[in-house]
Amino acid sequence: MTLDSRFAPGDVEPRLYTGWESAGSFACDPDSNAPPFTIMIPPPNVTGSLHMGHALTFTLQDTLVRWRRMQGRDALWQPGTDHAGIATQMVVERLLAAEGKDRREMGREAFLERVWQWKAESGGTITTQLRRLGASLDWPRERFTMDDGLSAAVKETFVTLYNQGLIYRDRRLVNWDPKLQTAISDLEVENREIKGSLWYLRYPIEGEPGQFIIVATTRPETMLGDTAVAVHPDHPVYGALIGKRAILPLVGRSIPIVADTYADPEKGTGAVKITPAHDFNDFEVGRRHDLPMPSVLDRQANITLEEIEDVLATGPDTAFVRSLAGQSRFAARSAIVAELERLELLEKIEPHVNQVPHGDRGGVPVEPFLTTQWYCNAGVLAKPAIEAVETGRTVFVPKQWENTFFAWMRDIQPWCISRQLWWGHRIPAWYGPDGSVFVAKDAADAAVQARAAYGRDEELVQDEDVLDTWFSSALWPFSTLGWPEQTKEVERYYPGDVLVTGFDIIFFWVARMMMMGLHMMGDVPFRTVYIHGLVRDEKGQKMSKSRGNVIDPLELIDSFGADALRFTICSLTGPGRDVKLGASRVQDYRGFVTKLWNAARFCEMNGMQPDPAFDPAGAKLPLSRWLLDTANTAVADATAALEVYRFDEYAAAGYRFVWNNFCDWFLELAKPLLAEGADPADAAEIRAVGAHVLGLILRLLHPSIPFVTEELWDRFGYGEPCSLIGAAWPDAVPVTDAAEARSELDWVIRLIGEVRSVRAEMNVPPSKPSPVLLRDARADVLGRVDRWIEAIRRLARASDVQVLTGDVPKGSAQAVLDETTIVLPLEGLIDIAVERTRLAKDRDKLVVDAKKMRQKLDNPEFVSRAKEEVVAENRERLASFEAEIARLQAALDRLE
RNA sequence: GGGCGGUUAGCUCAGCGGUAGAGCGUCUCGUUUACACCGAGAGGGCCGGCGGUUCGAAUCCGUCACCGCCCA
Repeated sequence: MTLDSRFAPGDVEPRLYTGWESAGSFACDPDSNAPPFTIMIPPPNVTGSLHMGHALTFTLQDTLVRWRRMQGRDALWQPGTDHAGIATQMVVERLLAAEGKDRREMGREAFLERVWQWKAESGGTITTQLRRLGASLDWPRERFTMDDGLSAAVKETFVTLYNQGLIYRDRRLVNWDPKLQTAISDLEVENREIKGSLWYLRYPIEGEPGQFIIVATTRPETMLGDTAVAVHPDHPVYGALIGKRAILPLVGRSIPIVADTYADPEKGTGAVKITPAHDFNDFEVGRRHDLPMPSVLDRQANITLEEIEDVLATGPDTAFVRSLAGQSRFAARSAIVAELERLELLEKIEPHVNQVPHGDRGGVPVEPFLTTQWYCNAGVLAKPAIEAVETGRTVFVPKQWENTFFAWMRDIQPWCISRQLWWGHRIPAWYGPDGSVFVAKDAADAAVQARAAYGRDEELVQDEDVLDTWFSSALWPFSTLGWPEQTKEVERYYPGDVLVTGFDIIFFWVARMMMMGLHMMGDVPFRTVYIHGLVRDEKGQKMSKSRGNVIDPLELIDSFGADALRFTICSLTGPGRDVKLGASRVQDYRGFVTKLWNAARFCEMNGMQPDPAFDPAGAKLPLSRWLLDTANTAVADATAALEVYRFDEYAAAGYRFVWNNFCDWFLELAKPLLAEGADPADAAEIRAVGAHVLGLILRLLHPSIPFVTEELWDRFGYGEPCSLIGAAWPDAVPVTDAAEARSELDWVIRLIGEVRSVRAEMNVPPSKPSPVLLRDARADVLGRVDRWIEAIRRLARASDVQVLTGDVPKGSAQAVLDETTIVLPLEGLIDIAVERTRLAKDRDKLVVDAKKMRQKLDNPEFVSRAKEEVVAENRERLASFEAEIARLQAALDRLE
């Protein structure tokens, strides 16, 4: 063997990953008797490449999967990608544009062929990158949201929900993205604060020359489509105008002045213009008052006059209005404001900050647009999902996210599921010549339905639109398992155990999977939803291309190794916190990987080799038993942390055990026992225990740092190559007299610590060893001194350790350890004044503590009301403080 | 406007009724059977402000301030 002096992740990672993958180590086994453990990957967009958010979520998932797999669960981590309708279509359209082509010229079929071709060439980027991270996904089961099986699931669901009346067509306002020219759902709209203006417009009162009603608006360009003015019924001034009519400027339409509580008397003038076709609130007002709803913007949000032609035809002077036709909404706004000002119909302009809805993909302001779209009745589907979370059938971790989930679900709006795109699941609906709709899984089914309806064959045309990408994502937890076929996998792996994802897609995805899972499968899709934070840069800023602070996880992997990145992520992932991450943090945690590597090298150099015959329960040496006992604690801590998704505590438990217990003390204290001339039986036991615990460490840490642990496992021969991934998660081992071993090692560690501390404070150079004398030592301490003499010499720079029988030599430094006073005769090396100050400082600190303690115990309220054990504990502590003060004082007195 | 989260050592964060902690950084010292991506030691905190509950509050309650998200 002989390990290299440095761990070389770049060489090791690809080799081990290939080894695992080709051995089928990531595969679940539907025929096994082991209890299943299922995690569904949040399918990344097929257009995606690995970013830090992926690195975070997939590291956590892989850690959980590897851990459960080692615990003997039949783990399924289901991979796949999402067809990402808009994103993918945009990518391919951009490619086409570079070739001077346009999808509309190509036609639907040719375009889709091109997208599939793109997918075949470039769609695998992210899955390749996930391998670099070490993600142990069950690759042969990889799915794509538009593959045949998943498409069948989509059709099945659509048809079922349609037949149940839960999917329907409706003509109402939708959020329209004029750039992408498609409807989008409420969730795809983000409000941005825009500094704009509030324009006050004068609308003349019909039949009362010189009288006006003044309306305030943020969108003057839509006034062409106004069909009323609304005022609050109790409005002090305008209330009197209710029932009268106003003349819409420029257009000349006569519009009613209606009473509606929507008009807020506190806002603007208390009168608002009503444009039912271009504002969600106005649409409702329009419905209440039965107003006409002419659209004056087209699909590209340019002015169109088609629907107000009837009014314009009779109008007096419409040249200006006609000049607006085809202009953009922004140009029209300026023109209309200028014209109104010219006509002295502009009262005033106030600066105004308003929330302008933008499409999250297209990035331009969306327009409310009156069209017919397909909707899903989310209100009905939400109820069982809400109940499932209320009753704990699905639990969110951290729990506070349940509130977010409830808030959205209890006020859920109809979900617009149709999109005017080409790339996606085409809506399985066909129209007859008279517009009748036939919803079916395929054209043949639709034809059968049509024949029954018409009594003859009629030509049917399929709906041009596709479904919202999230519709297929909502089915992911069961569609990937083969549903609607009743497969073994559906039977065995649904519902999943845990969904791991970010809070940003609770509404988009988690809520919808809950709704669809409960409705179509009759059960929740997962028992637990673990919500993690966002990855931010080192300063806590969100990573974005525009800020230029994006960190590429692949570069971090290249520089520091996948293990370092993964361990950093685990360490920084506390509950409900964002993860602030920069290269320097990863570099820091690489130190841990290196430390582990070097500890293993030391083990190797000292002949620690795995021995399957070794039984740790038979270990005799206190050092062995202490290490095994401490390892038990580490395993218990790590396991408990993973059970509750405390990745930070899991990482910390491993870090502490490896660095602070195994390296700092076990290996150091083992050195004398392994040295030449030491007892061969003792040395043999230490080697065996060391090898045993190193193997335990590798198993304990494998879920978060799989590569370095597997490499060491293989090199030491703990098992066959690439077998650590399948090794058993460590259990506690019985340790004889653990408490006694703990007490002894605790004493040795504190003794060495005290001596080191005194020497450092007294500036004694390490090159000058000193005798260590023990005064007032108990009998059992003498045995310890005997057993640990070599270690103390080595680690405390002691020339010798002896019991002090006579007086304390002149010029000694002293320290107190339990009932023992440690004496370091350092005449000439230390300054007595400094030593006096040091001892006095230690004493005074204890005096302050003891005083606080005494005050507490002197308080009758405390003694009578506090828990008995707390009182007892305080009494003991006070006693030990007082004893130590006395010893420090005695030490001080001896200095005189 | 409503809701959620945060405010603890220079930085990043644990702790969430009973002696204020870790990692990193800082300072001092140091190459000794692995590791300078190392070892030893030290310093560093009115636990955001103000009230309250309690024998006891970083921890529970109220309130305010600031920061960050989400929804209107």
